[in-house]
Formats: sequence, C-alpha cells, structure tokens
Amino acid sequence: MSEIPHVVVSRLPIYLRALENIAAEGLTCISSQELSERLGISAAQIRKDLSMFGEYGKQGRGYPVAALTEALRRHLHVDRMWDVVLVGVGDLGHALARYKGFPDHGFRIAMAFDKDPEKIGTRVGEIEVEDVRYMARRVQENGILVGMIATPANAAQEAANTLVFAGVRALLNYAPIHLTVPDDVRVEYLDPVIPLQRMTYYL
Amino acid sequence: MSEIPHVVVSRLPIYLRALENIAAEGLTCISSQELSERLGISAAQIRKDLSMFGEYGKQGRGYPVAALTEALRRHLHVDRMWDVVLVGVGDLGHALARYKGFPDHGFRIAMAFDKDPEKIGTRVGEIEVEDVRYMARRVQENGILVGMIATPANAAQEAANTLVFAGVRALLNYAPIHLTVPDDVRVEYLDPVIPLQRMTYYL
DNA sequence: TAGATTGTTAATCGATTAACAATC
DNA sequence: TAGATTGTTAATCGATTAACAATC
Repeated sequence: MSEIPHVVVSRLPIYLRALENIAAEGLTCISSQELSERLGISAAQIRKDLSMFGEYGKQGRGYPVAALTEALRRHLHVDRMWDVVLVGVGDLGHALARYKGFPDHGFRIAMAFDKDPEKIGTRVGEIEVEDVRYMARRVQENGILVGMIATPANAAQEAANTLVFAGVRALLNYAPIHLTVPDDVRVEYLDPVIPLQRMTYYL
Repeated sequence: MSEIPHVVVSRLPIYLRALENIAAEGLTCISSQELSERLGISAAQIRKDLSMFGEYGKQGRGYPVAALTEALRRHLHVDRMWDVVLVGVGDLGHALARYKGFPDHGFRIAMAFDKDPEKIGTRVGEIEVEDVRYMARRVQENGILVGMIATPANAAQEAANTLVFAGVRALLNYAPIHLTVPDDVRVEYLDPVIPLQRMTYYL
C-alpha cells in the first residue's frame, strides 16, 4: 500500500501543477525529457516516480497529459473538494481566505475563526469570521480534516491542539513555530523566513 | 568551502528559529536530545549538522543558546539586514509588505512594485507601491539581491526575468509556477496548494 | 520500418543512524 | 568523581542516476 516514499509523494503535486500548465498551452502529450527541462528534475527521476503509480507513458511519444493529470489528481485525493478551516484572520489569513488558487485545486476555505471581537462577524471572501471559542464544535460537526493556521506564533500550538482534538488530520502552518502533534497528523510549514534564510546562506 | 550539503543548510534556519524560541523561554543551554524532541529531528542528526560549523557544544551540558544562535545567524548571513524587493501587491503582497516577522530575522521589504495604476502610488506598510516599469533600474541602483514574487502565475516568469536582469540572486516565489532562472540564482517556492496536496495524499 | 521514449534494473551516490570514546 | 552529552566514525539505509531492452 503506502510503500511509496514520501520524497516521491512530495513531487507529485509539482508534476500535477506542471501538467495543468502544459494542458493550458494546448499540448496533449509530454515526454519525461521535456518535463525535466521545465522542472529541473531529471527525466529518469520523473519516469521512476510516475511508474510507481502505473504505466501511463507510451514509448516513443511520452505521457498523455489529460490522463496523467487525472491519475495524479486521483492519487493525491484532489479529485474531490476538501473543506478547510482557517484560524487567524490577520493580513495573511485575509489573503488566504480570498486566494483564488484553492478552489480549482481541491480546496475550499469553509470556515474562518479569530479571537478578536472586532473581526468576528465580519465577512472575508465567501465566509463570515467566527469566534474561535466555537471552533472545536464547528469543525467536528462538519467533519473537517484540513486546517490552516495563520495566527501569531504564540497562539499557533493552541490552535493546533484544538483542531487536532476536533478531528483535523492535516495542518498547514504559517506561524513561525514548530508544532507538536500526534503521529497521525501531518503538518507542513510555510514560514517565509525559513526559505529566505536558506537562500542567504549562499549569498 | 561550500562542501556543506544543502539538506544541512536547509535545516539551519529551523534550528535558528527553535533557538530563538528557547532563548525567549529563558533557557541558556540546550541538549541535542531536548532539541530533537522539540523539532522531530533526531539528536544524532542535529549534532552532526551543527558539528559541520564548529564545536559549539559542551559535553555533559549541551549547546549554549546565545552563542549558537549568533553562530547560526552568521553562517546564514542574517547577522545583517537584507533589502528585499516585492513584486505584486495583491492581497498576498499586501500581507507580505506588512508582515512583522521579517525585520527581526534579517529582511526588510525595501520596495514594492505593481503594474496596476490603481495601486501605484498607494502606501503599504512602510513603503509606496511603484510602477513595475521602473523596477529593473530601481533594483539595480540599490543593489538589491533578494526578491519576492507575489504576482499572478502568468506574470511571474517575466517578473523573475526582470529581477534577475537587475541583479537579484535569491527569489521567493508565491506564484503557482516553476521559474526558470540561471544556475547562480536560487529560487524557493511557497505555493500553498503544493503542501496541501502533499498531505491529502495520506488522508 | 526507424526513431523516440518508456519502465526497470543495477550501480552509484548521499544522507541518516547507531554507537562510543572523549570530555565537560 | 559520576553523570551527561558531545563530536565523530562506521554501518545502514534510502534516493538518484545511468543504461538499455522493450515497445509505441
């Protein structure tokens, strides 16, 4: 079953995004060599990764864009729409709630919570900001499995605890802090300072 | 010289962030074991990584927080302030320009550009949005080496080209597209859809 | 058919872990 | 001193690459 290494899984969304762009250009078939040049990932790597999920390629031609796109969406479980809960509606949370890139890629911000009375009740994007005190119940009742944390650092771990308690199993964390969560909960980090510092090392 | 593997470099900002939090808690010394529990990185890994930069630890006690923090800042070149150019002042660019986490960690948004006449001339954070047509010259004149791209996907590659032409050598890209740049330019990606899809694979 | 490109194997390369002497 | 923890070595583990028979 899940004998597919995480490094491979972590590249699948990148392949998917590239294939969507390639389809938008009107191409119906793409070779691993061509993909390699577009992504900076070796052609051998791409073929090996994709072969773990089935034989989608055709010798002499390459990979059919539409069929491979569909297959990747299926394997990544984004051939459906995931409801997402957002915690923290500051500048960043606001931007996330209005971000146009989610709906077409499997995600919908379904609820947003904040603790600031000034924000509670206001609208952002398609939804109304709710009181974080009711978050656990609301998340649980709606069976939401994906959360985004856009609170200040000092509120992030508590937000994570509440979300995990409420059943969330995947967390996207923008706060500049490592989150401690149970083993069956996934966390991905998007603190912008980290990648910036990774680059200044080389400057 | 640069015989330090990139995987190691990529963990340094994470150690630095943790040490800053640990210092804020008032601790002056921390063992690799304790750090391991906080970060989910093995103690052996942490010791091996840190030993590549010098012998900061004391047997029996652990690592002195202040000295190690300072050393990491130095190695990452964030013991100075980097001026950053921001391209694209939509919701996300707006949030980035006002983000409080940059100044204390080595970065200052020094300029912001957009092509929308409605936005040009408005203020965001500490700065005024400028016309993207003058970006190359302004960036070059100020010797800016770090850029952040928060434009729509279809404008991102052109923004990158302009920035690279103007001398930028490190790019943080929020647009959902792979950027093609010369070998001596670093790019890090922060498209939020990618990490979300990495997690839904396991749901 | 000839040319191109896949899927896969074996070889290489690199990263992580376990273990322990050195030492604070 | 006794206990704890480092820095480092050797062993393990895993990921990437090169190469090519199979085949569209």
